[in-house]
Amino acid sequence: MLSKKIIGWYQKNKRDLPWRKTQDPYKVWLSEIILQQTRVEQGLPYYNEFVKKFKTVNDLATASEDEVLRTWQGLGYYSRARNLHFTAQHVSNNLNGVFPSTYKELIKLKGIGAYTAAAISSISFGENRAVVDGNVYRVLSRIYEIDTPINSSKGIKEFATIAQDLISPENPADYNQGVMELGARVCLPRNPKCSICPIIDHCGAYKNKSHDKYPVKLKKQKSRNRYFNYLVINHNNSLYLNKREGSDVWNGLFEFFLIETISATEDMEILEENFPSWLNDIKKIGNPTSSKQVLSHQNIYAKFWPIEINTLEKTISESFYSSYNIEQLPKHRLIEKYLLDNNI
DNA sequence: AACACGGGGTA
DNA sequence: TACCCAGTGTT
Repeated sequence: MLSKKIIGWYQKNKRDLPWRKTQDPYKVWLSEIILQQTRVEQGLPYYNEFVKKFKTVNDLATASEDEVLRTWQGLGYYSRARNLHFTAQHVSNNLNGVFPSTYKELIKLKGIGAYTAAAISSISFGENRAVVDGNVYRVLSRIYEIDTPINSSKGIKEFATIAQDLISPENPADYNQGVMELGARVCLPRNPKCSICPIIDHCGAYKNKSHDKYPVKLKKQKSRNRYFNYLVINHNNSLYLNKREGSDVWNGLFEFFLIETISATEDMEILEENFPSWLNDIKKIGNPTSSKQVLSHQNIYAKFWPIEINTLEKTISESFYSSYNIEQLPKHRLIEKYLLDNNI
């Protein structure tokens, strides 16, 4: 029995991770959101920080969005943090602080999709729902040598069916975590450790030495380039910061005054045309520094222009922050790195 | 169905 | 470089 072997292997070889010591749906939920598209090693310190700072779903619900984003800072995919906060408020205010206990109810919550609903319902409530994540795609595609692209709608359905057929109703929690653990530590994307694999006898890819062919994935489009010119506007050791809004990257995070151009430029005239109207009493403009940030679909080429001003209009003074206050605000990596490099 | 959404690790 | 990571929401 394939599932029994996976469960047995998992119980003997599982890593000692904090979210594996509890079935509390709040903590399981936190761990699952944090680990979406994120390695265990990268997510672990964030998980510890979240459970320490927000001990219950009500604590998370009553925190400000800025504080939640600040705690999330550096993890990426910030909509996860905004949805986390939204769902905490929903559970706290409308569900009496009690998490739903079924897949069908869980998947209705913002930020919880098929994977996370299956994970929480199986781990916290023992529901017989198979998870399908990147690890599962890899393990299953190799065992059965399936070449349907995992990111096609046909593939998504096909793998979901196979996974659900394979799960052991006697221990869905350990089976689910077992396949993922196997994918993460044995059935690696490159150079899989077949010699220590507990289900080597079931694996078509091992038999045919075809593991490099699986899983099959449709190629994504290549990234576009963007050119961000940041004005680092300084008045009495306070800096102008602005919260990003809208559907672009880094929604909800703070940054300096941004002028986006269609290409890299050091032409001050082009930038001056786009200065805000309140930026009218400039003392000095320093030399720019450059940096680059690679995102999943964009390469951001950034230039930072330090600008000192003499006087500040009252209407805009609330957007200037001292070094201490900047520390409390959620910022993306580009800004965080600039502040770090300049000892701010 | 295709695309956007971060940041870091690995070979 | 290219690919991957305990995926989800929007268009």
